[in-house]
Amino acid sequence: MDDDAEHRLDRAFLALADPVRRGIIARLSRGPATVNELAEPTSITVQAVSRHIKVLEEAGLVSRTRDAQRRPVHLEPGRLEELTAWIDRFRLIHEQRYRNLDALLRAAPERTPETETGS
Amino acid sequence: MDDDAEHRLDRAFLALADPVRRGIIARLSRGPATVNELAEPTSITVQAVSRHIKVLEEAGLVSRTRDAQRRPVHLEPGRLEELTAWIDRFRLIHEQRYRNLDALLRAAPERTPETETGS
DNA sequence: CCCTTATTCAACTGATTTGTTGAATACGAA
DNA sequence: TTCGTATTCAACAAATCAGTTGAATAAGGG
Repeated sequence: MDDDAEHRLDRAFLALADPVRRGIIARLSRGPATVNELAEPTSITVQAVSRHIKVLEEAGLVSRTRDAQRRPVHLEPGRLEELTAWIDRFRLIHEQRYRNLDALLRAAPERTPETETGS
Repeated sequence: MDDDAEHRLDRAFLALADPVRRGIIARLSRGPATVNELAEPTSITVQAVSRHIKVLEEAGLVSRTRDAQRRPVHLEPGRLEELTAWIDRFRLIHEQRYRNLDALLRAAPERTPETETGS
């Protein structure tokens, strides 16, 4: 994995490490919304929400279009998919390792401490 | 989702937002390792790695056991699974929404601007 | 007990983050 | 143009983070 991909993961995971930004992602999964619409249900200012959106945008998790003076924000599901791919890769390696270990113990149990005490 | 669950997601996503910590997760997917083993291939001090492990532990992504004076670190796949569950939930809501929208456009295309210019 | 190894804690620094307020910019309506 | 709405930029303060070095703790081996 090159530095660019690493940096992209940095920004994407960091972007999700905030409840306000995860709330924005959750809202956008139901469809596009403007900055003001996203700020309305929260207790923070519109400016703060605008900066949260900037973080999400630089992480590649959302994009913005232009509609008169509004800038609707859209979810970009591709980046979310990259994150689950990263996580699942190592989750499955780990799972496979334990499956192999389990099979090994099952096939030749006579030398393992666990089976000695268990007999 | 309660505050505890939110805070847990905060810490877990933040823990993954660092290339050193992701490297540790990748290494641990192949099996447990000690702090020194984890620090050896990196260019940072053992103390810094120890603190990274603490972050991962507080995020619930790894756990530590005791083996004489060593403290082997183990991957905890359950928390990784929670993260993919969170991401996939909204990724699939979004995907479903676009499937529905697409079906709607296909069923009644006569009033939509796109199909008017497209004909 | 003394020595070595493994690990963690404490204090400090520089960089980054998150929120605020106030000012600036972009666009459309009247 | 003038006004109003939507959004962003700039500057600031408080908090957090990631690294360092140096000291402390824990556990075995001689």
